[in-house]
Amino acid sequence: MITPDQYQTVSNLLLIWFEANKRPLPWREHYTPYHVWVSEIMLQQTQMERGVAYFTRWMQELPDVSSVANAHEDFLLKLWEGLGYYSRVRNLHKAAKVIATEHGGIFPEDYAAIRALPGIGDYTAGAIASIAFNQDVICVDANVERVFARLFDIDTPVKQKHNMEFIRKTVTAMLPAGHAREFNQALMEFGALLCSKKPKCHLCPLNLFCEAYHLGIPHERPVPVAKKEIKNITVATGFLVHNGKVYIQKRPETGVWAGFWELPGGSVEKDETPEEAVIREFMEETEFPVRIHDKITIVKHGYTTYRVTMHCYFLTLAQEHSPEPVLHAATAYRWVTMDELDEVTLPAGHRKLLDHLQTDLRLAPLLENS
DNA sequence: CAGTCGTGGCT
DNA sequence: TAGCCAAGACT
Repeated sequence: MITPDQYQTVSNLLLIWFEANKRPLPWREHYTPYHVWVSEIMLQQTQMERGVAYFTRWMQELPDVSSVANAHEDFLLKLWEGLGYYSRVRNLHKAAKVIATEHGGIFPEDYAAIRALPGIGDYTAGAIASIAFNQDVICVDANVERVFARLFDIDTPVKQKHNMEFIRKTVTAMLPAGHAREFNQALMEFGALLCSKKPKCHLCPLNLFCEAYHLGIPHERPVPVAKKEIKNITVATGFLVHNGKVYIQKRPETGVWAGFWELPGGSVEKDETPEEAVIREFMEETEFPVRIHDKITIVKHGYTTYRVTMHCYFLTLAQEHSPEPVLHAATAYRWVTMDELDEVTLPAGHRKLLDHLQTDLRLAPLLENS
């Protein structure tokens, strides 16, 4: 068990380890507040490698806060496409506008002002204040929680209130004044690289201080919480082609994939075939009478707590029918060319279908007559 | 405060 | 294959 008189030793070991082992990351070059902010938002619930790829592309298009504030949301969404949790990018946009209008375009340095920005909670506010501005504040993420669950052998779920209070209190006591930038990153990087899901205790500079290591149960910490049930669902969607163009519609501004363009479709109900479902869904959502021209493929993908099997069809209008839909599940619609389809933002499952279609030779004849 | 909000990779 | 993530915020 680490005692308060050992805190300084432990934090020194962490700082030394970090200096020798930190990964070279784009936002670690200059610690520009804007870079730190975008990186922290992108890395929420996201793996490092993907985050870096999106970060690099983002910065090529949007080099500073004002370019974000002035950008159209559709453009930001397109840069975020495939990364998930899209409220993050909407909040990034809102926050950039707040910085432009209320902070003169300069990223605020005051903790309360940072914390007040849309999309920034306790963790991210602490991360920006410490990493960008080197202020003596803590930031506790899942990595830090895991490290402390092991160091102090916390035998109840770490998220419990008393555990979080203990961790925050202890991190605060360990934080070496004037070195929060390095210390907070050291703690998180240590959790990510060494004290990871499968801990590398034989390489760990803190193993002699670690209660779970002494007990031989580091892999049993943190105590797992009950996981949400993953539901398998079957859906059907269709690629409705008319006069060489494809029908898409815009999702509502709330809920999953808010404001995204998509192909109509929905769940395959009990006692219903996917073919029946796609026809029914088009009728319910657009009042288009469609007929199935051909089956394209089956796409498997997942989101939040669902595993989706998506049956995909080529569709045409069932009879001579106006290409004007009656919208029941969308806020707008478009008939687009394949090139235009590449430019709109689609949910990853539909994007997967589009990628499949690029190689589908049956597509060309359908798109010819216009 | 428990539910919602994505995704591709890893084992 | 199917589960399980990976630097949370918001309601």
